[in-house]
Amino acid sequence: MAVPRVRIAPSPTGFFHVGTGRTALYNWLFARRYGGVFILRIEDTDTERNREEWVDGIVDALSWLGMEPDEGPYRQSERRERYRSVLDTLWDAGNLYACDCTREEVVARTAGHATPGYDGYCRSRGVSREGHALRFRTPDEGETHVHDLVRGDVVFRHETMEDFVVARSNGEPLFVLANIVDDRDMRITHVIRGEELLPSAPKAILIWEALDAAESGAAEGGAREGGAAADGSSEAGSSAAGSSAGTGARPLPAWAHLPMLVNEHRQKLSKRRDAVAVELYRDQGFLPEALRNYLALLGWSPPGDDEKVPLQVLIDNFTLRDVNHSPAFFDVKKLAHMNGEYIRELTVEDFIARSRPWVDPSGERAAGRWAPGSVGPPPWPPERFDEGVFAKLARVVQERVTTLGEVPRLVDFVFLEDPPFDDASWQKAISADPEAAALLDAAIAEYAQIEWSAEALRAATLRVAERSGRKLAKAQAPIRVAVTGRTVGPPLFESLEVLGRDETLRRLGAAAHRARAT
RNA sequence: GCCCCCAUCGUCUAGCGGCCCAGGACGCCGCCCUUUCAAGGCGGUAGCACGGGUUCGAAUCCCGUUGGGGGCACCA
Repeated sequence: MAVPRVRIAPSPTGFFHVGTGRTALYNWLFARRYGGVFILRIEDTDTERNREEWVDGIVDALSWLGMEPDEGPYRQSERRERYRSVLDTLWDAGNLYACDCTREEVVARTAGHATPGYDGYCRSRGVSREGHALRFRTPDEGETHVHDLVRGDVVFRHETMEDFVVARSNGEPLFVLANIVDDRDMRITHVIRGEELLPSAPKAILIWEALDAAESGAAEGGAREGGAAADGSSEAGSSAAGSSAGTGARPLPAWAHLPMLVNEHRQKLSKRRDAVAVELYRDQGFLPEALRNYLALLGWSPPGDDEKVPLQVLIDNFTLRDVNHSPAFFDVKKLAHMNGEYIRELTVEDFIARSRPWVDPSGERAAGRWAPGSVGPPPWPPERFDEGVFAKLARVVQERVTTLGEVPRLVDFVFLEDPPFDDASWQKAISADPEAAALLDAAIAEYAQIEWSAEALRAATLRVAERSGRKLAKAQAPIRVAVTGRTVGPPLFESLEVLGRDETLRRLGAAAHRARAT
């Protein structure tokens, strides 16, 4: 059996889209499952929209998600000669013709037509090739079958297919052409991509077959249904015997069009209105293993009821035939829940290490670039951060966060000079409580003479509570706000222990003073 | 408008003719635990779009309807 070769072919026009991440993951899982090769190809033929920094972004995002390419990145921009020569071949074989129609002209001419698209006006006008767009002459009748591993056979009638453009007037190849030429040259066996590309598959097949005919010199009239690989019981089996080296007919790749990822309105995820950047999730503190796990389950599921699935289990069970057909909503809430599970599963040491970008302002990452919309670096000055102090709080913080980006807010009170007072909290626990100041005084008196430990603090606070006729929970509220600024946060006594007696007393005193003053 | 895809709880899904008066997970609600908040435990809420067939039997197969979505660029 030939080695499966799959590829992910993003174009560097922005942040790394979670949909691309899911597509990459399925390609990668497929490659790992069947001992195949995972290739990264940068589709940068559109020089106007492509930027080099986005190429780095693609490589980084893939690496962050744990999917290093086995080959690549290859770049289409480096293969211009090749596309030129393929265009020559197709032109010489009569598959192409030049067209000088403007968009307006075509629209005006086809106004009342039943079938839209280009009307073939230039087919026999003999327009010269130089300086003009090149169209592929599609057959007038018959049909092209796309054998799809996830959807089965999809049939396109040739009469509904227009003569599509394969090269711009400046000679640059267009997506359909460059994409399929690369798949052919790189011996791609399985094209696994988004469903939105399904309509372009028959065009790709037509070009592929034209190339088969042109390069072998004689067009055999054999079976012309694409994707023989699709009919075997083994989805990773190679289609033809595999020994079609050199030029001439080559086995078509098998196709697999994945369901799209949609937003809450069931529309394709859009870069403009939806949070789709993998970089954003990374910067908000989602763990790559959690995002990967979540993405894997969006459109496919392994046997059993477990949803938190080890990578190896994902690999061992992945099959394209089990991929769903319908679009999936990218649900951040569910992702967050899963991320929380992954965070809690970390050892404290790992949790501390991985929280570093969000808590250490002197760290490389914290000082660097963050994706727009992400939480960014911590709010305290570098000199006030102390990893030893953070480590003491790590255990209780770890089980309270769903993303690493939430960590700073739980520990900021220790690293900030004064508590980050929250108006609503102050109002609720202190302003609205007439006994708050007295209770804070009582706490100061008790705390001043005990041994400084969470256990002793708890006992002391219990004494304060009993004397004021309150339950512990009710008594700790003013203290918590006075010291941490908020009504919610990590367990109080552990927090106070870490803060230290002097600072705790100082904050308690300041709050009591302020409570009486207002 | 034309072409194509899709259709199980609000969401992600299991189900590939009888094991299903439909299972799991997220969310939501309640209870327990509890120094706040979480986490954890227990319980609950909610679904096979509709109509025809096929079959002894349909969530599962076929047709249609309706409803969603995608594609129709000298973007990818």
